Amino acid sequence: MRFELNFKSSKPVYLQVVDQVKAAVASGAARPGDTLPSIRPLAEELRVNRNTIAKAYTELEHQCVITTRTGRGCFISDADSPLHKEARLQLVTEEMDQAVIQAHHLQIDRDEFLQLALTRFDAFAQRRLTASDE
Amino acid sequence: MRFELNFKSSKPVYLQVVDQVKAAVASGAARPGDTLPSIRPLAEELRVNRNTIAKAYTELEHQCVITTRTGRGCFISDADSPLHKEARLQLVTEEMDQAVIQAHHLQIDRDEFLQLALTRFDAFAQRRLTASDE
Amino acid sequence: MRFELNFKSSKPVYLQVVDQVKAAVASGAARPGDTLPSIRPLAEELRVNRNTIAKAYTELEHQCVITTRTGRGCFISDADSPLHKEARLQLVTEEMDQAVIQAHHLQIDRDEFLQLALTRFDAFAQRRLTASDE
Amino acid sequence: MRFELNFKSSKPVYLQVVDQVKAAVASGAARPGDTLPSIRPLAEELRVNRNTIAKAYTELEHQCVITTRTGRGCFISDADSPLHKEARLQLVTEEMDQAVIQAHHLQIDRDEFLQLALTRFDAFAQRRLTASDE
DNA sequence: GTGGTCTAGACCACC
DNA sequence: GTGGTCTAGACCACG
Repeated sequence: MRFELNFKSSKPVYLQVVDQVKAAVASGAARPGDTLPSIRPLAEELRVNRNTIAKAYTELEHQCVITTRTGRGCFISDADSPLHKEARLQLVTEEMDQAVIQAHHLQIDRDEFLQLALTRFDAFAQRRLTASDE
Repeated sequence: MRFELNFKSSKPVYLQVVDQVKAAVASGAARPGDTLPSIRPLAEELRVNRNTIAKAYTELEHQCVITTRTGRGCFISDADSPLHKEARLQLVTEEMDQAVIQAHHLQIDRDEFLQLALTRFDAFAQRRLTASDE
Repeated sequence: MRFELNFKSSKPVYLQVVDQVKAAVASGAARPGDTLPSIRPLAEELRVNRNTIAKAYTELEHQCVITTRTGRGCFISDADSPLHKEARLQLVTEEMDQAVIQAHHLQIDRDEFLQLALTRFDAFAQRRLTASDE
Repeated sequence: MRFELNFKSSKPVYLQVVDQVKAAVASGAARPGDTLPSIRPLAEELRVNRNTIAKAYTELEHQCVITTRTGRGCFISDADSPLHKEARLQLVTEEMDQAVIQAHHLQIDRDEFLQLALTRFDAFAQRRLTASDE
């Protein structure tokens, strides 16, 4: 699993790690049961402090993306997201609203926006399919 | 000009303001010479501290997006030219991809996702319409 | 709000703080909208590091017990627990099972156990009522 | 003797074992001279590392609850006498209060709580029965 | 070896 | 003033 950090971003490093793990899971690149890199080596590789990675992993556990077993390591959770549909839709809605705001400010019209939603969704699904063929 | 703030985002409020002004300029929705809302009323409307808006405007001036003339107000600079449609789409695409990742991670299917794109876009358009009637 | 820490307990200090805030909310001693002690003074008062309190507050926010607004402070959430009933019952079940295990090992029989559940629940409700009369 | 472990508790696994043995002794369910399960099979049954069980037994020996005779096994010491009923109820009450706090915090009402106490108690009794049939 | 907790102290962003 | 992030390094518990 490869991580790319941008230390100049306003997004905290630990959240960048969180998002990249979630993206890996979402895309199928990381599968349930897979072990994540252990904290210390990963911290060294990314040139950040151990606590920063630990914080990212804690956050991921809160979000039920991974499970950690002390002394054993951290693993991708196998359970489907335990959140109810309503709660899950709420989370996606928050992201979607960011895109909507951006679209309106940039004068992207309704048709273009829907077209974009469609193509990006499918492009991602395609990448996911490819990953699972490996 | 309408602003949409998300207080729980990791992106600081003042940067959300900066980005939304820049997006308006990039799209041509805000034109050189247009005046921005003055600090105090805007801060009140958005329920944030005046310093937060002041900081956003300072940042925008540093980036040469606006010019402030003390005692007169803040204006869009002449320098910038609206981005081509392609460049604007690229910016929205980045936001859309975040929503796509979230959707896949939360097992939202294609139809639900497109439905969401549609409803949130229209909901926002509706809110703008209502606001402009006031 | 008073905190009592036991540094010899195997329960981490930050979790003791979490539990005591939750108990205060549950009992009605802390009400929605109330502000929690700020991190630095509380850390000083309890003779622990600022990070320890910060960790406790982060955990409480994850559990939707409090909301924190950077630069303003931490507040008891006003929303009802957003968890669905099923999820909430699950959490109580985990605690109940601890009591059940203890009861079986200690040879407490069914009637005694149910009697205990009843009296402790009512005793707590009573304390809560008293608190809200203040 | 049956053990019930909760891997997500903040209480370490080895202490859960310690407490459950002590509870059995306190109630008289385990009597002086009784042999405890040997380490390897128990570790296997509970899916934990042998060291974890060994640590629990070491701790129990330090507390003079058991005596280990190398090559023969571990036995309940003669020293302890079962606690009076009142003392045992006190121990269960502590656990019950945790469940009560959780229930109030999660807005579980009186009837639901008592129902839960009943079903979990019986579910546990049932599991014990089934296990002893094996 | 693994992850978890805690400290001490720095710097930043927001109000 | 507030909370948020990050570092450096300590000690513990678990496997």
